[in-house]
Amino acid sequence: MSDQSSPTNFIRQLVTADLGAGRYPQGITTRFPPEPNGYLHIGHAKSICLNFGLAEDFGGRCALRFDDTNPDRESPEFVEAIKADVQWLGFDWKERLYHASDYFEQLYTFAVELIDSGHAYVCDLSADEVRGTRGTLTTPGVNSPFRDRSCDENRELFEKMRSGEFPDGSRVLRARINMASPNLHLRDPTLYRIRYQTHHNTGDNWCIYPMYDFTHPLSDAIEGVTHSLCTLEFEDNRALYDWVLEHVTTPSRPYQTEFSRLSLEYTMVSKRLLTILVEQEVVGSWDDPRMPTLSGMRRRGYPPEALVDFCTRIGVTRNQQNVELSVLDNCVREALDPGTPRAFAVTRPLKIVIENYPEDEEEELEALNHPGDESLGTRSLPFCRELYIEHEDFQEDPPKKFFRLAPGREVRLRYAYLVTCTEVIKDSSGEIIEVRCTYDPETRGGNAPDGRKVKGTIHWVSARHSAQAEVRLYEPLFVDPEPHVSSEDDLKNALNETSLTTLDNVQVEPSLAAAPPGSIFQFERLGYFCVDRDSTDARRVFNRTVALRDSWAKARAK
RNA sequence: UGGGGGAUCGUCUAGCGGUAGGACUGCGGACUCUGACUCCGCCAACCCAGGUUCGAAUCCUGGUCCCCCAGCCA
Repeated sequence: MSDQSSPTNFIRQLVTADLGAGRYPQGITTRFPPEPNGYLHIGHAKSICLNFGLAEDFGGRCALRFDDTNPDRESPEFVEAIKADVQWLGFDWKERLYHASDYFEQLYTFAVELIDSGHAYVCDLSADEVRGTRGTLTTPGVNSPFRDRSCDENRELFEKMRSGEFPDGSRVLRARINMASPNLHLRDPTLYRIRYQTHHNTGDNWCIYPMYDFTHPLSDAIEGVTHSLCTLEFEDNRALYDWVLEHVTTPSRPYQTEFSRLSLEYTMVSKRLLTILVEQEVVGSWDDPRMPTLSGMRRRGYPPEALVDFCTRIGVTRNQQNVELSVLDNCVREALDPGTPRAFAVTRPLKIVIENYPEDEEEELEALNHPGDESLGTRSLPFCRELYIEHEDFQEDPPKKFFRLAPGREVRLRYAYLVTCTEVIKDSSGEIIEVRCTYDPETRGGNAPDGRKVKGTIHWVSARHSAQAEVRLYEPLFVDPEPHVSSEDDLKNALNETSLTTLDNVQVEPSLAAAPPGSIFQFERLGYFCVDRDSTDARRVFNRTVALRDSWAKARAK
């Protein structure tokens, strides 16, 4: 019934119906309208995929528009980061790169139109007074004493607001709607405020700035947006969106449709909280691989296709959407598995010595870069008498169904030889520090000529040739699947103290020593790892993008 | 106790008066030189109560629970 390649949702159905009814002979237009006051996160990815995806699939257009009407918190740094993130996800706004601030002059004219038709007035009430007269959820507000100023007076006052004759915050332009409306957004909402603040795009040209509810519908109309998609918390704003468009002469008539915002288990995307994480140095930066930002995910090694796939899978509805982390993990693994080269890395090294392998001998063994895809070729792995294996792959007293190395057991060193454990060496405290083995020279490459089978295959590196590296393992930033953080005090309790684990004695195969930042590998039997920009020539740093599924770990936990 | 929304397997989602399907998770198995990948199987849902209808997740009525709104933020 549902076809994964062509997902449907209520917005696609709406667009299909609109197009079918011939409402948009020129095709549809959508837009992704971020405010450049922070970095994009996984929630934005959903909106980006929806808006750009719709335009792509229905032969329409999608713009990137910065909703930059609040100079207090916006900056060019964010503008650039947002552009980079959208491109990284794989979307192209072509020539449609817009700023709401480019419309300031036009918006001013629209405001004057509202004043002239008696639908807007200049109000001298202070912010506190406006709040005090707005009423409550259950009681109506009261009219401003300035509500009935003449059009001429309003017009003159508004011009003076613009020309800088009034101090910061002293007056606002308000829509004249209904102070008794049950919808709070319709109780004479503020349209313009006075703010002496340099704007990242318009500089000091303006000291009055339009509010979102005024700017957004008009920007949409100016750009010919047909479907203005936003999240559910703007549902009540729609009445105002429509009111503005109905009371101003606009070049087109867009319609707003809301969908639910994404909430992902163990993550939090509130800009305020993310900013605190960065400022208090809970994380290293906005692109810390633990951050739910697109830049964090990029640095972590998530391929953009995985995020697009994720957005497709979670769908678009008006339900409260609380998505499990496993869905994202699965998308990342699925995107990475087909083309990612394999390599060997030993994260917690245990030395093994092959007693019957000559001290001075070394050889090269051939390994597949991808067992499922010959086109990725092969590489050679140096082999000698001393190797490292994963500490976890040896147990002196193994439990049932442990297939790896143990005293007297034979296992396969992948792509190398079958080895049998002969002796365990411990230090004075009883810690296992070395394992002795013998190898079967007849099993070069990993197969026994006599056909005997071994149940376990483990990875390894040559102790003489391996390079030391650092590995960073990541877990969610929060302990609770639905983190509730309202104060900075909450934050301390909510944080997962083991969100970052650094392993600094990781031994990697030689081919990894010069891997460029950003490149990604599957460390066999461990997971996908991405070379971090913190790498130096002497030492690579690998971020664990996502672990492999581990059914042994699961079984063992029971 | 105003207004606006939403309730389908554990989670996400399909359904649009005619056998409740898919994905992720979980469980079991096959395969395996990655305990990976892949493949197969299993568990698992219509918020409640009435009503309309031959037939209701879908339509109607009444409840219940959850979310959003009182910025000169977006």
